[in-house]
Amino acid sequence: MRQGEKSVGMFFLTSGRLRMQRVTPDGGMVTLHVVRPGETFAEASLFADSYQCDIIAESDAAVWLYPKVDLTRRLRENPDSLWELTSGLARSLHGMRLRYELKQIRSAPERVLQYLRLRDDGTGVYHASGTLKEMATELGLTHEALYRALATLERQKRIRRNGGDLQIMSNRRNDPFQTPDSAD
Amino acid sequence: MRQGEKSVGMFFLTSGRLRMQRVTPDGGMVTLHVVRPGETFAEASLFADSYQCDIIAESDAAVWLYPKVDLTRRLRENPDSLWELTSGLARSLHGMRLRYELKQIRSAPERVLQYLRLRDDGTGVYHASGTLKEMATELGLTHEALYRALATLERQKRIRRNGGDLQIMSNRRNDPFQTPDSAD
DNA sequence: CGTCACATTGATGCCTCTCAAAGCTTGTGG
DNA sequence: CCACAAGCTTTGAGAGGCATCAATGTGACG
Repeated sequence: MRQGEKSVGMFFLTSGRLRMQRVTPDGGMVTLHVVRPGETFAEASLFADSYQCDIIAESDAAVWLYPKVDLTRRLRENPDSLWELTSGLARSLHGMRLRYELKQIRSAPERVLQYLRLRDDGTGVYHASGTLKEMATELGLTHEALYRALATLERQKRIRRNGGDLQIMSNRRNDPFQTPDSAD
Repeated sequence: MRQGEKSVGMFFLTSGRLRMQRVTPDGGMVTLHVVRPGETFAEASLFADSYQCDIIAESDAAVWLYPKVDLTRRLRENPDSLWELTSGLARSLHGMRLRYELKQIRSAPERVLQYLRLRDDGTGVYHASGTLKEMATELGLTHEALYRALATLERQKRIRRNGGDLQIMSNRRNDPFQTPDSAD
């Protein structure tokens, strides 16, 4: 899909990887977003007439297309479906903010720990879905850095490892009544 | 606002800075998002009954509140307003993705250059709104790093500086004339 | 049993952060 | 108009940490 083309609709990526990029006025190339499986993209095409970026498949990829006219009509006619789209966007936005904030953390061990905390469902155990290498790219680290970070955290007894499972060691002292404090 | 409280609605920050954070099951603290002026936040409150995070004001701050019940009713009754909300979310999501991708760039000079390219309206000139220090925080760099990056880029003749203005030097082949509108 | 991908650890270098100091700009008050 | 203060800008020196390159270990699968 090319910059300036008429927008045909919204997409959902089922497999592969896409790169959304833009050619800037000075001739440079800017990557706007890397799409990963399970993501919808080009939502803005519903509100604009043309795409403002190129989309390149970095590997064989499969997508669902929601044709603009159909989707628009459906959304207009059926408020519930629009409500659902909105809720999905809000969720995506929230997820994006989480990832952004995670990336603000420079220290690899800290970043990994926060990542695990975000996924903590209360059990404190995180079963790595997929390989650690994938987790590394998700975290924006090289796999070596991730391995070292995990080793460091384990050495500091802040996590425990068991095969593919990662368990956060509670840093809550024996006082179950802990007041969150704001100071920074 | 505290974790688990009943959600009262969506907000818009007019001034100040807020930090959204969550206490994780193990007692740790995770920053989910830092809200800056001009941003809406807690959009998810429209779809959930309670907040899943604390919101702390890091300075005196002023917000608009869109009460949940009012807003929900209005959105239900008036599809156009819902459509507008949706479009705003899509825009926010896009902006977030841009910032995320920018942060993927480790090299300070490269990141600065991409930042300028993103704001290039065709003229190639970017007038720094506010101070360079602000631009630095927006870029996720220390101000020293930004100054050095700018100096480096200027030394490499990739940008030109003129007071508060920054101009991207075209990296298209040797155009003696800078044609803002270059067609290939 | 060989191959391939993941996992792990070591050594090195570069780059950004940090701390520090000096120049520069702006506004305020005497 | 000048003096002073406060904040932005710029450059320097040093340190720490992640990326990179490299080598070895480990597990799955044919």
